[in-house]
Amino acid sequence: MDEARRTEIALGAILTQNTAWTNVVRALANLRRSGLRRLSDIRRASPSRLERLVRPSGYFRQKAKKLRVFAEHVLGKASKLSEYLERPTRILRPDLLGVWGIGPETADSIILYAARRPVFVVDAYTQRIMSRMGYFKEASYDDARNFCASRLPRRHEIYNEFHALLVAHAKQHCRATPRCPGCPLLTSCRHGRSSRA
DNA sequence: ACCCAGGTGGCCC
DNA sequence: GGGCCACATGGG
Repeated sequence: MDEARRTEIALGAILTQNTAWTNVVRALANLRRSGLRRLSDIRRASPSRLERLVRPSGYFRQKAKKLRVFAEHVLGKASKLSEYLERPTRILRPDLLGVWGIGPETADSIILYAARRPVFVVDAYTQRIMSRMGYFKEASYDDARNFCASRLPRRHEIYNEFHALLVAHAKQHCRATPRCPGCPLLTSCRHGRSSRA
């Protein structure tokens, strides 16, 4: 995987925080069109320019800052992203978690998708599906992560596909049965809550 | 006119 | 350690 692709994946992981992917695509396209393809470009761009380019992905002031902080952090430790990602996962993960704007899901997404290491990514869909299907209830991020990781072959391709299947299943179910009262997976499902008329 | 989207940091107790 | 809130655009 080339440097540009890795960079786009890492930036996308940050930009997609609590945001629909279609909006992230616009922001990435803006960055690409404007020639900001490497972390060194991100680091050099003015804050207002960065904000304008990532605006379609929402939380644009926060995210512009997150991209800059990330770029500065990585380039402070390596000459380029690929080199930074070569470090062992046990070093890489805590290091990423220490960066402002990068939480557990974003860190794990970067490690799984950009570095291609077997680190299981837990997201809102994973938590919702697994807990509603009774595998665990309200587990912490790390508990849910360990639960899944310990039951799958330790390979990044497997983690990647499993995660994709969870997301696809959740979305498919939402489209297929909107507002189904007994739906165990549905986002808009409000078990035990009073529904507004 | 709502509700939602593959989170995170800050603050509070 | 958990609960609540701000952050913001685009689509249904």
